[in-house]
Amino acid sequence: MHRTFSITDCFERAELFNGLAATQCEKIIGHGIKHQLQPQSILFHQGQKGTHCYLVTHGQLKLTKLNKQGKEVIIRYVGAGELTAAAAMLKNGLYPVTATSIHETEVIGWDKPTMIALMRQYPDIAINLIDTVLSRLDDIQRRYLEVCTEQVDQRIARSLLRLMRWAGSRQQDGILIDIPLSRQNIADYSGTTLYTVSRTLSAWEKRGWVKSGREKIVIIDPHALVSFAEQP
Amino acid sequence: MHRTFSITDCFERAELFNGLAATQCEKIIGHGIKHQLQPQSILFHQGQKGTHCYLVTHGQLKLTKLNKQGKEVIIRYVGAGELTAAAAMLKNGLYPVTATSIHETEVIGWDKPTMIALMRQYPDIAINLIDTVLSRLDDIQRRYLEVCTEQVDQRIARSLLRLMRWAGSRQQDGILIDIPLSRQNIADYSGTTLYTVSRTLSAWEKRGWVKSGREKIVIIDPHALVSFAEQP
DNA sequence: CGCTCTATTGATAAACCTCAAATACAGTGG
DNA sequence: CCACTGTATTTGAGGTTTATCAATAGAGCG
Repeated sequence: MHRTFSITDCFERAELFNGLAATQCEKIIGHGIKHQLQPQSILFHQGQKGTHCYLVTHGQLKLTKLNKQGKEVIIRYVGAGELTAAAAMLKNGLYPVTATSIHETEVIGWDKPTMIALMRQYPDIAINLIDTVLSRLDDIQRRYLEVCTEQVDQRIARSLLRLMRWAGSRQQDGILIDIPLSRQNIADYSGTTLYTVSRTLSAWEKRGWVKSGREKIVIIDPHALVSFAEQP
Repeated sequence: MHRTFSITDCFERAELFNGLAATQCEKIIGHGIKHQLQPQSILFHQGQKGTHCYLVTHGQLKLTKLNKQGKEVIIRYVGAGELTAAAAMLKNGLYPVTATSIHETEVIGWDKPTMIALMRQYPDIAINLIDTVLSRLDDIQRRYLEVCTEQVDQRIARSLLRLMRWAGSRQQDGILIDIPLSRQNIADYSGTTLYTVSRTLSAWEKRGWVKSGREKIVIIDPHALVSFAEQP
């Protein structure tokens, strides 16, 4: 049921390893440090010194950002094969977000000196790293546009579609978003409140677009959501 | 009155040239192509193939992003010494934004092959480029948090403070934001409407925090704006 | 079965947008 | 210098969206 990610998958699919051979990946992994995280534990905190970057090998992380008043948004979810904290590590700065594991999660961490040495030895790593950061930039710019210009229900639709593409798993009745996802989570990811999410999902359930339970969403009619998100 | 930026300033202040000697900068500039832009002209369009990156040497650019319904946000302003479109160029993708000049503006453009060759010759360029992209990511993530969690007037305060830090020029009566800046611009930069901006500025003017005219803002009490932006 | 956490729903209020109309301003040409 | 024109801005009224609060229902777990 949980999405896992074997080491051999890693070689094939991890964004950090594009263009590298399996033996090279093994060596690179050998220079990192494995961490096992219990569900709901924190890998790093917003504001801490960002010395490491991490590759998720099993499970998922949730990246959240808090403002001074204590309100939270979800910047991104990070799944197996994806890298996080590359920016903070490269910049020698503070982590701009907090990373929390959703279920049991395994990550490999490298500190900056190690990463720099690896980049010298395997220049593809540097390229992949830049590529990763650029994708993050593109994603958040799109979402910035959305949150500035679109209504709440359209943003919720987009959030669900994004999460579906990222963690969707085919079921007999539709596509399950295969992580525990509360109304509050969806709200934090869409820039709204859990009440509005709840009302919106109820309405969509009546129309047969989604089916939802406790921390669980199944998307029945993705096409309807797409055209709803893009309506004028 | 207009902020200009001589070639020698370039060597000292441009983010692309950190760590490089003046002679090296000259050579690098020699490999680029100068463009002169009339006010309000477009350097590149959202959706075009992103083959070049640009360093602004005089004037300013406004980067805007449009959604399918035609609503616009301002992603960023780019001033003399700053680089833009690095991400699109590196990624071989499409420009995610449109760049429009505010006044007469001069930029130097490099295409990807040239930039790659320069990075090989001067690795500092690669480092500076990454640094630039990371700064953009950090900035937009902060603003994403703000637009999700804060009220309109707080966001307007933050926008003005950001623009003040970026283009502020000391005057006898306060700090002028030294670009033509309409209520609509502020709205597009804050994720609201020109009407709300107008009302908010009127209120602040009564309190003596700002003084505003046609496309012109002078910030009289920055401290008041800061504490207003950060109130709970 | 009781406890806790999540979700639903209604009522209400606040924030903000939209539309319309009036006013102010800068530049232009007489 | 002044009238004219095209924007930019202001302001009011009204409406919509969305947040907030409160109370209830449901799900999972020991």
